[in-house]
Parts: sequence; C-alpha cells; structure tokens
Amino acid sequence: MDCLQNPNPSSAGPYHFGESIDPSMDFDEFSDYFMLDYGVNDHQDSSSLSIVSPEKFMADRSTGSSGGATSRNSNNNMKCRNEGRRNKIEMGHRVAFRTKSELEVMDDGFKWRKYGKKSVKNSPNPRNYYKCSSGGCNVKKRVERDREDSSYVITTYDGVHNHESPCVVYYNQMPTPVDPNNIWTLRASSQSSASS
DNA sequence: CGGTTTTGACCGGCGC
DNA sequence: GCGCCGGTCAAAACCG
Repeated sequence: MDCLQNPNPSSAGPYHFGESIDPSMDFDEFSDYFMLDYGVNDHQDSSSLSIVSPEKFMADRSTGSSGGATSRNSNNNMKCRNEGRRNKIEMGHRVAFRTKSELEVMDDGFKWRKYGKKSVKNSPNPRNYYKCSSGGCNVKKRVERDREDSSYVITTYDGVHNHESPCVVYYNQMPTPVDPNNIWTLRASSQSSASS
C-alpha cells in the first residue's frame, strides 16, 4: 500500500477523481464514460436504465462492429451470471468507468490482490481480476484495456467495501470537507442506504 | 518469512 | 449434449 506515498501523481487518491487523476485527461470526456449501477433493475425493464456493463457499453459505442460476441454480453446475461454462481458477493453495486491512462492499475486507495488474468474473446488485451485484500471484504474489480483504443483502461468494480479506504481515513483528517460531488463519497453514502 | 503475482487448470452458464 | 467462454482457484514463483 503506497497510497500515502504514491510517487505517481497520475494515480493520486480517489478523492481527486476528475481533478488530478491524470493531467492529460479531460474530465468531460471522463464523465462521459462513467457509469453507475446500484442493482435496481431487478423488477423493471432493464433496457430503461442502468446499462452498465462495460461489454454493453462497448457494444453501444461500436454498434455492431464485431457481430455476435458483444450482444451475448448483455447486462441481463451478467445479472444471471452473478445470481447463478456462488453467493459470495451480493449482487448490487457495480461501477464501471473508462479512463485514459498508461497505467492499468489505478491506485484507488484500496489494497487489491490479483487473482486471475484472462484473455477475452474480442479483445487483444488480457483482463485482470483483483480482489480487495482486506479481510472479509469481497469486493472485486476487473481491469482491461479498451479493445479499440488501448490507451484507455476500463475498470469495473463489483460489490461494496465493508470497510473504509485507508486513504479515505487519511483524507477525512484533512481540513477540507469531503466533496459532495465526489463519486467515492456518493458510493460511501449509497453503501449505507443499500445495506438494508 | 509473509504477502503478492503468475499461470494453467477447473468450473459453471449459455448458445447452438 | 457439446463446445465456447468468462470467472475463479490454487500451487508455485517471486519479491521486499
């Protein structure tokens, strides 16, 4: 964990998202690709909102470019997968976003342990799988490079941390209050409301 | 020496 | 039923 001494300014803490995560990154562009999913589509037409899987997202961007394979990865499919497999993770929070970064792993303040690497069908780039290495925390994330523009990294978070990021703790000690527009703050607040 | 990464094997769901 | 595919496991290697 080097979040407090990270020498790389482009991977500063989560509390600087959109401000200094990458000096070369335009935040407008970043926000275009930021997606949230709070798992509320169980009882509604899933086509109305919360289409968040990066696969679906990619499919939307490159409409019909590589036929078949992308449509297979609809959000419905992902939901079924998550429900069908082991119940280690409550289906609920998924956050996916795409950032322009040379680094595949962004230091988001949490400590991750890599547990798998897989080359996916429609991408020349492998996909990396990480688990939160904090005990009892089942949050996972996938990291892969954009298959069309490898200068972009697609990061997907699965689940909700049952603990705070050490960097958040550090940040809370700072004089400036938490930015209400900060996505991590939003995530934290949605945790408490969604935990019921 | 403990924690992390690597990597091939394995598993289960889905489409055909 | 079979094959494909994404996701996970686990043992060995690696590293500080």
